Amino acid sequence: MFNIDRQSRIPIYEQICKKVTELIRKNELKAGDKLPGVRELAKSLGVSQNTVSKAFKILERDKFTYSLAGLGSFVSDVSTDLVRKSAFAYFDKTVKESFESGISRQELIDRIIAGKDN
Amino acid sequence: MFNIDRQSRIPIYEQICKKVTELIRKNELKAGDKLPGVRELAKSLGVSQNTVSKAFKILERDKFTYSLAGLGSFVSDVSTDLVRKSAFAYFDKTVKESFESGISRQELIDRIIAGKDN
Amino acid sequence: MFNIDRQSRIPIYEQICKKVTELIRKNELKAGDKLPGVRELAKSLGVSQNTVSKAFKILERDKFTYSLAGLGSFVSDVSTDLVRKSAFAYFDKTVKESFESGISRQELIDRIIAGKDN
Amino acid sequence: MFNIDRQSRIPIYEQICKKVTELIRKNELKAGDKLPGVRELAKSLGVSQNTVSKAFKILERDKFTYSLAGLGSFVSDVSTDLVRKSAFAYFDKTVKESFESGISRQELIDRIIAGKDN
DNA sequence: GTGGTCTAGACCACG
DNA sequence: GTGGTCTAGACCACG
Repeated sequence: MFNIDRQSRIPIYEQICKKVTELIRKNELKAGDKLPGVRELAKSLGVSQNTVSKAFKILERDKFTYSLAGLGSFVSDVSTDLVRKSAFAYFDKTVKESFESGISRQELIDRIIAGKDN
Repeated sequence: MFNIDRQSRIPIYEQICKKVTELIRKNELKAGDKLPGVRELAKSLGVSQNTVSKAFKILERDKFTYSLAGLGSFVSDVSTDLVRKSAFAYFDKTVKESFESGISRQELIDRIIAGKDN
Repeated sequence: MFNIDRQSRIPIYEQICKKVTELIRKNELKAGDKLPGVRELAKSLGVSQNTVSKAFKILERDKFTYSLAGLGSFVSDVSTDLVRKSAFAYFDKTVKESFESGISRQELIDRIIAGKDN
Repeated sequence: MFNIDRQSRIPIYEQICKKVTELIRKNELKAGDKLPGVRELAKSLGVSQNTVSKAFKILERDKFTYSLAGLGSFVSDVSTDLVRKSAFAYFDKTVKESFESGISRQELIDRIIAGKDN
């Protein structure tokens, strides 16, 4: 499904959360889709079930997924919306911090437009 | 000089780094200005000298400051530049992630302009 | 695993770094080998955990080792190479300083050959 | 006479010692030559007299200089010899460490010869 | 089990 | 005065 970086300073459970929301962003996981089982994913990633379980609980807590007893975790209807919302929130925060660094509104806009070439 | 949040999950030494770069951003600390001594700042923040010392070493390693033996730490000439550069790099990264979340260039620009009212 | 000299003016954490790279040089530690845990080594050397921790962070920063969350520090694949490279760099620097002291190329070569008997 | 690097982690007094022996190596200071006075050098370097004084005491202790009461410090007759001897000792030590890093005698010799082009 | 952070104190070298 | 090193303990997150 995806890989994790064991040498990273970012906790594995956090990497798993990020990867799942990334798949939702990229529409590779859609509302109603079933996530792999905890055992299965743990095995394929080579990590402990506890670690995957922790990631899944966070995803559920944050409403990206919901779980059905005995059936597993599923992508929620609001997940795509949540991804957009949190992306916007994160963007707003970064913009605000850029202002604090003395960067102007216009410079940021120029930066976005200039980025077209990348 | 500033406060730290003892409840935060962000390490104290990191908060100190952030606060110092913030003061540089806000031009409250200028190139050549002397930072408070390790002991002095530790006392005023109510933290251990080691913690302040760790923060100061990081600031020096990252070229925001330089130290003169027996005299203390001083804000470097390139500090303001560094602050801008790292802010731009951070902004670019956020923009890229926004694209990955399916947000368009135009939406981001609108967001920046809309933010005028904040 | 090894000993440290408490009388030395060389900081303990630096002695630990040196000893580890020495073991890598002597092939007693090979790529992929696990270093002892921080607590374990600290205990066996009779020093604080912090001191060992500091040494391990430097070794990791300098790419001699890498760490896996929850598992410990391991000798990196490039470690042997790094040891050689830094040894060569150090040698070159010494040669250059010898020239500055008015010693000739030939004298240095003679010195190396003469050293055979040591 | 020379400069010191205040931002260096090497103590100022040590830098002064090194600079003086460097001048002896380069024959810019010869046996019998008078070193500048402590006050004078301290002023020209912008450091404390104590610091210069400490350096001069070490140079005298190590026989690079001798002092005449009321007249100042002078380069000793054996200074050039000492410089050579300590350079050789330092070189031998580096060679030995290179061997410990698994570098062969021939590689070192090749290195010296190759260095001709630098 | 692993390492990361932190404290409160100490001692030291440098200037 | 300055920072650098170190201890002996603690608590925490991660796995």
